[in-house]
Order: sequence, then C-alpha cells, then structure tokens
Amino acid sequence: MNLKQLSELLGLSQTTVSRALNGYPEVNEATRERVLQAVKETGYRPNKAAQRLATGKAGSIGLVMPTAPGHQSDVHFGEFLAGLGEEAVRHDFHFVIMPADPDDEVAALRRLAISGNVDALFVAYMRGHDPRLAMLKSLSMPYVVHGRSFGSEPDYPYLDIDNEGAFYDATRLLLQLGHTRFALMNGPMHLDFSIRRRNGVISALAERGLTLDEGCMSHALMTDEQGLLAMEHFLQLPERPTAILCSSTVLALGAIRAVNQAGLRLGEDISLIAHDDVLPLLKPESFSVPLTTTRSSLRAAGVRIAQRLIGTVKQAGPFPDQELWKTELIVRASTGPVPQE
Amino acid sequence: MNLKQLSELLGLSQTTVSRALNGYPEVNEATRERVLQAVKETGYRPNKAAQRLATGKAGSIGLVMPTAPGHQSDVHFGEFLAGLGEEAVRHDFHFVIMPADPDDEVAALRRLAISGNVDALFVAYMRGHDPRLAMLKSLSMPYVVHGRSFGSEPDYPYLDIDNEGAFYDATRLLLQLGHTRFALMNGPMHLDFSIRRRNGVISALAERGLTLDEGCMSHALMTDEQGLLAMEHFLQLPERPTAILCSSTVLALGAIRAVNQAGLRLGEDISLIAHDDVLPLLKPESFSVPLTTTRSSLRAAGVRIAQRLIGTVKQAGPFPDQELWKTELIVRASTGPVPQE
DNA sequence: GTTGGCTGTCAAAGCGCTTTGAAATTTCTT
DNA sequence: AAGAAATTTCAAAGCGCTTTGACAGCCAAC
Repeated sequence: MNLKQLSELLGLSQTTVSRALNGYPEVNEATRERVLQAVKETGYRPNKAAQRLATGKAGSIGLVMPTAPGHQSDVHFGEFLAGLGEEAVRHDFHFVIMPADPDDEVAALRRLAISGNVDALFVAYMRGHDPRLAMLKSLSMPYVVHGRSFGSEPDYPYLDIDNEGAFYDATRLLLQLGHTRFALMNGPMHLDFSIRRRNGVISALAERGLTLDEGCMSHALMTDEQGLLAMEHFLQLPERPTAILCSSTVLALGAIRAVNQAGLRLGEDISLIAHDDVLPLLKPESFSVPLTTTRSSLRAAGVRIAQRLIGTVKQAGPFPDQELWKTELIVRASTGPVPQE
Repeated sequence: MNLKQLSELLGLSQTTVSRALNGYPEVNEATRERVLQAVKETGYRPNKAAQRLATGKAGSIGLVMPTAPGHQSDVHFGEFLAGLGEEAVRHDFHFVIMPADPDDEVAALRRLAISGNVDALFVAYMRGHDPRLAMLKSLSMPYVVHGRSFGSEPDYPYLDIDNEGAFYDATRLLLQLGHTRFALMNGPMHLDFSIRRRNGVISALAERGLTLDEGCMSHALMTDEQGLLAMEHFLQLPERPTAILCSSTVLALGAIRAVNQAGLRLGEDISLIAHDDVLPLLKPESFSVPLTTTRSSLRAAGVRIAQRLIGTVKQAGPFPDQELWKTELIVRASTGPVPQE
C-alpha cells in the first residue's frame, strides 16, 4: 500500500492525502478525518526511504560502532546506547549504526554522513587532536560529540564531564588521607578522557610537590583483565603505591581481584577510587568492599545528547552548544588513611 | 556531489557511470577506469536513500532494541550486537535500530519493516507463542529469529541453542554429585529460553523421581540484583537447596554475593551451575570460585545470524533454515558433592 | 555492400514521497 | 449579484538512483 493507491482509494490527489497526513493547515478537517480513518484501516505507512529522498529528513541519528573480530564488546557503549534509545523512542527516531574497524573511524563516519540516511551524527571515543572534527565541521550536518578532543580548538558542539576536576578531587581526597605513593590505572592513552584524568591527578599531586612516576601509570583498554594485569604490576613495585586511581569500575573489577589474590585488604592496605559510569552491572556499592567513586551517568549523557541532536534536527529551540558536567565524589569503604609501616 | 554532476564532469551519461560503478559487464574497461578514478578524486558516494528507493535494497538489517526510561541496559544485547557488527562490517552492511518500549515490540517491528529502509530483520527475546512470528511470515522480507517460540509451529528460520539439553545435562551432573534439593534461577517466565531451561531441569529431576518445588524457582530479569534477591530467598527456605541452576552469569554474580553474605562456601555448601553467554566482563573462570557453566557464545551466534541474513539478502547460496547449537558443559570449582549434614 | 551480431553508450521511465504554483470551489464584501 | 478573498484541491516537478529498451558504431560474413 503506497500513497498513490491510498489516494486513489479515497478519490483524492496524492497531494491532499500527504498534506492531511503531515498536519498541514490547508486541508479540510472532514477530509483529514477521512484520510486518517483510511490509514487506520489499510495500515498504510509512508516509505521512509522515499520520504528521506523527498524531504532530506530521515528521523534518524547515525553513529559508528567500533568493532573487529578480536574487538571486545564494550559495556560503556551499550549503556550509552540505552540512553540514546530512551530519548529516541519518544520522538520516533531510530539509529543507523555503522560497524567499523577502529582504525577506519574517519572513513566510516564519512560514509555514514554521505549515505544520506541520517539526519545527525553522534561521535564518541574522542581522541586527542581527533581527525574526525575537521570532517564533521565540513559536513553541514548536525552533530554532537561525547567528550572533547584535547589539543583541538573547542569550537564544536560537545557534552563532556569534567574529567580533570573529577580526578583532581579524587587525588586530593587521597592526599588528605595521608597517601603519598600513587598509581593511575587509565584508559587508552590516545583517548581524550585519559589525557584529562591524568592531568587532574598530576596537578593535584604537584600542589604537594609530588609526581606520578611513569611506572605508576598504566594505559590500557578498559577490561577487567587489563585491570588485573596493571594492578599486579603495581603491587610488584619496590615502592608499592597505596593509593590507586582507576578510570573505570570495569578496570577496578580486575584490580580488586589482584589485590585479593595478593592477600591485601582494600580500604586498608590499598585505597582505590574508581570512576563510575553508573553501569547497571557494576554497582560500586555492590563490591565486597564498596567503592569510593567519581560518578557521572553515561546513560544520562546519552539521553541528553539525543535530546540535543533530535531537537536540532526538528529545529525545536536552541540548545547549548557545549556542556560540561561535574562529577560527584562519593566516599565509600575502599578508601582509608594511609597504612602505618 | 551526485551521479548527475559526476556524469556531467566525465561527459558520460548517468547510465554509463552507474553501470561502471556497479560492475556491469557492458561497459568499456577504459571507461570504467576513468569513472573509478573520478570517484576517487571527487569522493562521490551514492545516496543510499535513493539507491534503496530504486533497487529496493538498502544494505541494512533492522532490529528492535527494547528500551524504556526505567529499563536497564542489557549486556547480552550489547554482546550480541558486537557479533552482528563483526560480520556486517565485512559486507558493508549497517544496522537500523528501532528503540521501542518492550510492550510495543510487534508494532515497532512492523514499522521497521514497512519503513522501507531495511532489507532483513533480526528478532530476539523470543517468547512462548510469540505474536511476532505471524507478522514476520506475512512480511515477505528475510528474517532470522534468535531463539525459538515455545508452542509455535517451528516453521520459521531460527538459530537457537539447545537450552533444554544444556540444563538437563547440568542437572544430571549435580544429581550425580548427590544433590537432591535443587533451585532454578531463571530469566523472565514468558521468554522461550526460560521455559526450555526449566523443562530441562524438570525432566532430569523426574528421572530420579524428584520435582522442582514452585518456591525453588525464580523468574526475573537477568540482573545481578535479581540474582541476589532470588538467592536470599532460597537460602531462607526451611529445606535449603544445595544445588542451584542459574540462567546467566549476571544472575550468578548477585547470587554469589548472597552466598558469601550468608557465610556459605560456594562449591562446598552450595553448588552452582550458570549458563555462560561468554560475556567479556563476566568470565566464569575469573570468579573468586570459578564457575561451572554451560557455555555458548552469544557473540558467535550474532556472527552466524548476520551471515545468514546478509547471505540471504545477497542471494549468496542457500543457508540452513534452522540451527540448533549444542552447549558445552564446563566443570569448574563451583560444583562439588552434596555436603554431609 | 548489405545483413547481422556485438559493443558501448544514452535518453527516459520509475521507485514513493513532498512541495510548488496554479486551478477550482466556497465564502465574504460591498 | 458581482467581484475579491479565502479555502480546498490538484497536476506536475523533483529528490538521486537503477534499469529498460533503443541507438549508434564497428567488425565479420554472405
């Protein structure tokens, strides 16, 4: 059933039917009623591809999903997607997801944009000096970036959390508890948030005249195995750190396993603060020793970004171009005073 | 840059350029070369919406993502998606994901199908007597179902694991270890796999003249909280079960927390077998007491389903319509002989 | 030197929708 | 009652692509 058939059925022109359906004012209320009735009976649905072609609007947001045969699925991605979805469903928007090799992000994003079946783009996993920014700017299609790109002029629309502030505050707390030997368990080095979090730690330490040794920093994918490995390494250092900062509860999961295996007590021998993206599966309060965290909901960020993206496409009011969310520092049992030698 | 502009640039007709691009034989090799060169220089990409409209093919598979404001994101979904993506990226396919309220699945699926921007559908979270099957059959669009629908004629294309066999075998193992008091921690009652797993347990027990008490069965969302709650309930029963079967490592996570909190030892006081979807975050061997599991990779299922779906769209050879994968039973430390009273 | 079969190219139709600009109808003025 | 204004409807163009059917040009064959 298409528009032509429907209009013939009704004895109206395609124009009138189309207008009736799309809420244009210049159609008689009685006629509109009749059209709506027929739609209900026939189950007619406009073909989106045709609609897209005619209007240039598709009712969809595009995003790239990094993937590859060995590439581990990322719970952060899923959680963020849930946030996007929650908002999208309210506006009858859908997603076009382009799977792409992580090394092929730029090209994949361009393909997605030019393909003509998305109205707006969402970009995550930002890197320092991210090459995608230049491309996005040249595209004349709305987009919002999750995170920022360290080293690039901040003249693009983004939503980010204050990573530097979060880790600065967390470090300060540990300093106040008397710790002096720190380690940082971070995400991949090239990612923007890793850079900023490291800076936060370093600047808080610098205020006390402390530095973060190269050996006390790990940069790795945020998986529990990597957390385990990194922590094992830290624990073997001659001057074992007593205060650990951790970029994700996923990393913390492995890290804590290493602590337990070494027979150390979390919150006493070792203090740890992790960043909490509020993943339903990894509640910091559910750890055997509840985790002190810096918290910011990834899902909430997804909802907000969808709002901005969809709002922009629908031209519904202006949105702030750049948002920086503060994180909360929530103290639980995984942090304690520095142990006496 | 569109076809028209490109063809003008080359001094060729749109037809010729289109044919050159799509690998038709009736175009001079020299001409094709020239066209390809121009494409490279101009960065021309065909508009997918137009292509879809003209050909009826879009290079995309559609799926519905259950979501709602309170609805917790599901790691199983993410892991499966990773599998789909891994295969899709090889064929330059993308996904169209329609977020929808879980109560609105049928309508959402129909919208997605009729929208005209997908070539094939993937359906998951199958229920007993699933109403979506009838709709899918009427659609004349390829689809593959993950799981089956208990109570419906099995005349639809699916890929499923042998849930009944898995839980039958797991129960047998526990019976051999001398256990007689069982409990089952299952997924939502209406879902197909829950039904089959329960049947597997019940039939293994029946062979020994045992039954599964109503109070020893929980049906709930597969979250760690629910696992905790269910296990707490089991532990308070007058005749405390010693053998637990668990539909997911996510449930097991919470369940084990409850076991620990009760001061019981897993693998000694309580034996537990969980089904393992091979989630990267929840490796059964990484639990403090490694988990005995029935294993089948969700991601591998995603890859295979994408293969079948894309293969069907591309009309690349016939595919088996129905596949039933066996699971592996892997014994680790969470199972042991029934404790002496 | 015509016929016939290839090869390479093209103009035009069509996919299903929206939108423009004009026509037909109704309603309002004077 | 006639003309102006507002309302309702329509035919046709266009979005960017593929595909059908036709048409030149070329060579081998009779």
